[in-house]
Amino acid sequence: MFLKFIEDVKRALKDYGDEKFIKESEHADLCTTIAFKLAKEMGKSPDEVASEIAENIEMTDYISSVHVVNGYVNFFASDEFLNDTMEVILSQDENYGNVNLKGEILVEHTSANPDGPLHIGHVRNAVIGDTLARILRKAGYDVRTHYYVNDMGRQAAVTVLGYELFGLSDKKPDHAVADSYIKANVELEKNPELEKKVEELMLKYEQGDAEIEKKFKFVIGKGLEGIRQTLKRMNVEHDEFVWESEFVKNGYVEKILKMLDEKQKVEKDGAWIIRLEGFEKEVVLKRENGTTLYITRDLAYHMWKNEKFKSFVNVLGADHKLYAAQLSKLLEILNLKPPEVVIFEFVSLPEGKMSTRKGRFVSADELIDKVKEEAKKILANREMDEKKKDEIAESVAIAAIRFDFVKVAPEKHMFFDWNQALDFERQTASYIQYAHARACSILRRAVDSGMPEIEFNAEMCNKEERKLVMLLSKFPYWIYKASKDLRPHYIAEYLLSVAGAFNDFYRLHPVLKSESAERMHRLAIVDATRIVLRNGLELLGIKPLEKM
RNA sequence: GGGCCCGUGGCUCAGCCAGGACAGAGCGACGGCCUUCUAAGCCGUAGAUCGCGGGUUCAAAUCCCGCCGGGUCCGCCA
Repeated sequence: MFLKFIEDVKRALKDYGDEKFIKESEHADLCTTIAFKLAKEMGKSPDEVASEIAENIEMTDYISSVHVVNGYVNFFASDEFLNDTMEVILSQDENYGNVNLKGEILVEHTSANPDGPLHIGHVRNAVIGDTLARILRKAGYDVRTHYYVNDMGRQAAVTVLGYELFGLSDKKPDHAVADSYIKANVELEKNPELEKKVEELMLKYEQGDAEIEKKFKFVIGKGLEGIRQTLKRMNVEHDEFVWESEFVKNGYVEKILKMLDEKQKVEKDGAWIIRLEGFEKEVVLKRENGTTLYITRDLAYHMWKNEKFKSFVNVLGADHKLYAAQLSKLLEILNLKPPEVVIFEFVSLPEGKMSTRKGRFVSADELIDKVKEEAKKILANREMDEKKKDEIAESVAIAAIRFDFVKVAPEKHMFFDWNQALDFERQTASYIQYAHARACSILRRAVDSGMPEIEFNAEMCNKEERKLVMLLSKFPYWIYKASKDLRPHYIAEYLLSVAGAFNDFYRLHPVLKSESAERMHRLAIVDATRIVLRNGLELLGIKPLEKM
């Protein structure tokens, strides 16, 4: 709805309606700073210019008034806008937020090597990717999500070697795989002869040796099985798990090599090497022993993506930046569309960078379990059966973790700290969940008291109510922005502000105790807030609890 | 060494892309609020040379240049 208000303001400003200068403001519902820009060339003061612009404004239904202050032209939304906003929210209900963007998008995210459990760095990837997918879907896109399974290459071979040497314990499968993988790496350092064994595994797998293939599928499958359990627990959904070996089997890798060979100078003395303009580092497509590299298979995967999708997004860690640039460059050479890349910075531990290989990481499972335990402490003396408590604690824990990761801009480096992760005083997700539960509680009581009727009336709005409804009108606007910029943390910030505004309203204006018309009016606001918070939390993959 | 990212109260962050009205939150600190719709909440107080130095501009946390600090990449790894 807010997008419509922006349109109205643009129309009202006519020639001065340049979107670049129209901004949100604490002093008005919208303002334009265009007078500052024009003042100089017109040889007048910003205030004079702003006044002239204001005088020539063509009022529209959604604008109630226009004021000039210090060179700003301030716009205020009309009661009609508020009424329409509320009507849209209440009637669209679970669909509120859709901004009718069209098209198909593939989001590839997480894609962690199945050589061990997801650690908190992967969690950041999964949370950003999954939230992004949800936001894009909400915006109207037809979204598919992929997890690209690295079952080839050296890491995978070492994983299989670990299994051959040490077997798998009966731990959760991804943790069992990690144990053997870590041991195999230690073994490799001690005994470089084993390197030959790794190479042999890689070679045989790529050549399609049936016996070896069974082993790869089994071990990688085990790792993936554990990872999928964790993802499910975190509400992270993937439509497909695409195994990279598929692209060797279906001939796409062969095709990509041929195409590159035709388009580009490929050095083939031994390994296949391409030198790319603008890149210091060359790209190796094939090893001397004939096996392909990750980038070769990934190029094939992206050729496949090009065939199936109009646009695709990859969520990648910052360490993949150079890699992603080279991949895109190669795709461009082949006249294929490169992916849009969302880069997120590292999550590091006090003791440094995480490494599955070295066994230095905090696993997602451990994090969830510990946060859940903390949440249970808060619930300890509530009157509630144990099963319900467990359910709420699980949900609150997932919410806290997802929110903690999603609220930070992706380019920000994060330092993981147990004290912070377990401190519920600073868990802003539960703050939002709590506001939602409160709204639900009021509505529940309204129904119980036999007076559930709701009817919004903009004329009755006090300051806090008006502010809240204006904020609610911005939900689709933020979904639009987050979709365009591929920045999911906008939604986290937005929901925080809605919860805050709702708390202000809650404190000052009793709902159930007020008289008929006012009661119905406020109940409508509570219901609309509930809808926005619920839809918003679902975007973040957080379960909107009705009681907590 | 070169490329990219980050640097905002004691701590964690938003704001930076499209420069404008007093730099916003949360945690922590201090002082308050549960016979009133869920206190996982709310109110108040203290706390900021927006890393440093230049520049552009009527106006810079925001744009440009240089520097400093942190991270990361520069594998026939993924």
